[in-house]
Amino acid sequence: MLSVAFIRDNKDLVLKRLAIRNFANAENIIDNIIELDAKTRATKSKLDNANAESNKLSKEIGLLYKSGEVQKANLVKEKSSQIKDEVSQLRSHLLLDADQVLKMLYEIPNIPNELVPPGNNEEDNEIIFEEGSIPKLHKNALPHWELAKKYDIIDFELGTKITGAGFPVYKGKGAKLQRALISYFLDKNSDAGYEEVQVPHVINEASGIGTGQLPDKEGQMYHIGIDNLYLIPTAEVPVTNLYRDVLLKENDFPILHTAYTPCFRREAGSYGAHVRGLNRLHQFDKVEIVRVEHPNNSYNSLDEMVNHIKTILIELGLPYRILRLCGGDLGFTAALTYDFEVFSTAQNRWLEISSVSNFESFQANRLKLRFKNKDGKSQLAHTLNGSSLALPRVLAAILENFQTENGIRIPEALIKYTGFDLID
RNA sequence: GGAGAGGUGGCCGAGUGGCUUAAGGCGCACGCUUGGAAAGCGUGUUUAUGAGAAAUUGUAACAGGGGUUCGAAUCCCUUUCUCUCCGCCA
Repeated sequence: MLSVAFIRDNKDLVLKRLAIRNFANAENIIDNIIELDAKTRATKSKLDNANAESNKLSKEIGLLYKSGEVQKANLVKEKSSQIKDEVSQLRSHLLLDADQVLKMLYEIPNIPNELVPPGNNEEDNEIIFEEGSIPKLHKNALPHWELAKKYDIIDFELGTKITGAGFPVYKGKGAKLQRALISYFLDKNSDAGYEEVQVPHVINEASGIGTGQLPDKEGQMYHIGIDNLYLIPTAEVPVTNLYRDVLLKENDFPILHTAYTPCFRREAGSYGAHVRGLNRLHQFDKVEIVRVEHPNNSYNSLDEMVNHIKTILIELGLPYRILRLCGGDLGFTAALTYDFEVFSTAQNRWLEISSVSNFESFQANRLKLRFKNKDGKSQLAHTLNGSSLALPRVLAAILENFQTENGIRIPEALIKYTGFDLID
């Protein structure tokens, strides 16, 4: 979330940038926040004074008792009781108002970076880069859900029996290819300096709030009611939350992590060809990269992450393009996001396989993730993350783009991980 | 799941109602000392937030939340985590 002090000092900028997101009602909420915050601080000041007075009297009472002046002590006690009423009243007002401010802050999305183009939806995203050649397929080429059936490597119906739609079962070479991709991605990320971590796949409420999934967006996560825990929608949540309530030193930067986890998303809604097969699932695998950075370096890091993902896609031989998300398509917590899409030849469409974002201090503010700067003051760090990469659509693209009449070839870079070079 | 014991600063650890934001030690930083280092000595060493140009200073925080009291690290309730024993178990 944005900090109140920032909103207070940069109101015009905040409004201008939020307009790029088409964020409705911004001015109203911002004004309310500023007003209520001023009130809150005035109350706090009164409360502080009352507490100071009460502390003083309490000390007096202690001394009076010690010197045996009980009657005098009782007089002071009465006075102190009155202040106590005032304190408890001020306190409850303060808590109520502060809570209200926080609630309003939760409603405000991150302000977009100045590179973010205006726009309403995905059609307004800017294509900024494109690379790789689109293969010519034989005339009996199939979409991946047909290929999955033909070679018996992914069983969607079986998953439906076990759990429900959107929970596929990978079989044989399909399962091995998944495992190979996970290892391959993790190795590439490690080689680039990202430290591998294994994290819980279930998170508590505080973690969900830290990275912005909670409050308000709980409907997108699976909730384990009996323990009040959530299945992770992405490794971003547990990995970034490793740094919740942490005060770093400047020389701790940069912090780079990579993690493989399954991801669980309820994603209720859409049906049809666009969500067929592997295109949209309730459970899928993903290897994530996460960085915690000094604010001066975070955009540099974002570029590094983008370049890193490029090298993976080139090595896999998948044609891809990079989009800069427009204001209307930008996620709630992000300041700038680049999406990677690979071209699925058999479906004749682009599939999103990675999303790389700088959150600036938006998550850090919720996480209380700070560092001591050169002046010895604590300052919010910047967080970033990206998929490197999401498996199902990479798998779909490989199946579709590498199909031949004799079977599906395995990209060169993966063969040492799969142990086979053809699915037939 | 059952029974018991616990959670104090970067770390160890004292503290069972008032001069305790917290003894003592370790660690760390700076200074003195030294040819240099160690030891020794001295000074300093939490965070958040308000006021102030600053020195400084008010308030809050002893796992989290609530309560008793003029006053809580200390007493009560509750949540949570850790440890020990028992049970179950890959």
